[in-house]
Amino acid sequence: MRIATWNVNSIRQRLDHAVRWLKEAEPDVVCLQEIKCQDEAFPREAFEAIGYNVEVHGQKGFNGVALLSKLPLEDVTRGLPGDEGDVQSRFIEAVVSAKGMAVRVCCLYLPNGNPPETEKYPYKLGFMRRLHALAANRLQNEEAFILAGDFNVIPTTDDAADPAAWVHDALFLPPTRTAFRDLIHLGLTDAVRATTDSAKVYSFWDYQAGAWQRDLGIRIDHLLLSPQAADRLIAAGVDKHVRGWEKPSDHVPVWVDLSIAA
DNA sequence: ATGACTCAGGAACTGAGA
Repeated sequence: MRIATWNVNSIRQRLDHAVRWLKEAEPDVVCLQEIKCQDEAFPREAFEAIGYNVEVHGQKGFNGVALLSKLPLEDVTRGLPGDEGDVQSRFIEAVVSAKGMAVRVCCLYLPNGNPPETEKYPYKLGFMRRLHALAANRLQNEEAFILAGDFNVIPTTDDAADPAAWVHDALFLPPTRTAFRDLIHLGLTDAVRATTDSAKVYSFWDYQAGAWQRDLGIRIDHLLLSPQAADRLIAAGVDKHVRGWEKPSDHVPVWVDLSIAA
């Protein structure tokens, strides 16, 4: 079973890319972020036409997440628990099952947090605390689950081409990285890092200043596996070439293959 | 040295992104 995450930076602007990539990569489950539309504006028919079930948690103009799956999406919930006042659409999860093996797939779009001196940064750290609580709770069930999405976290200096450029940025500030480490230390596996020691594995390149052409990327899109999912990890990767397509998203798809018959 | 680009909303620009 292949499970992927991709921040598409507007699903309506990226529909052709999304369909092209789905046909090429053939993922079973896809977590989308920054769809930037309300539920009724999501182009669900285009995905249903190529065999995907669709669940959307949209928002006007900004944010928004969605799940695509060749398998039925069961037990769907929207919104990250822990803050009734959070109106931003940044979390959707569902369970997919294959041959008796169930995997809960949690699709998240973690807040950017910049500028750090504003209320945006505490909101980011609060979101990370809520995610930590969710993961700790889920781990007690000893079931396969995966946290997949745009975390807006550069975990280590190895995950940025130019780490010095990010030292004052909400994606790389010590409290951000500490919160990410605390999440990992619950017992989750960063799938890409578990399968490669290579430097220069990035998932985002800024549109500005020729960042793509100069390979000035950062790795901020992650797939974190529970122990029961990590036991089934076969491979993980980044579909970097998609960044070279015409009018691309600034993020590329990241995926894992788990040894679960789909 | 600085800015660099792309999106939504809504009709010229601003805010947001990272």
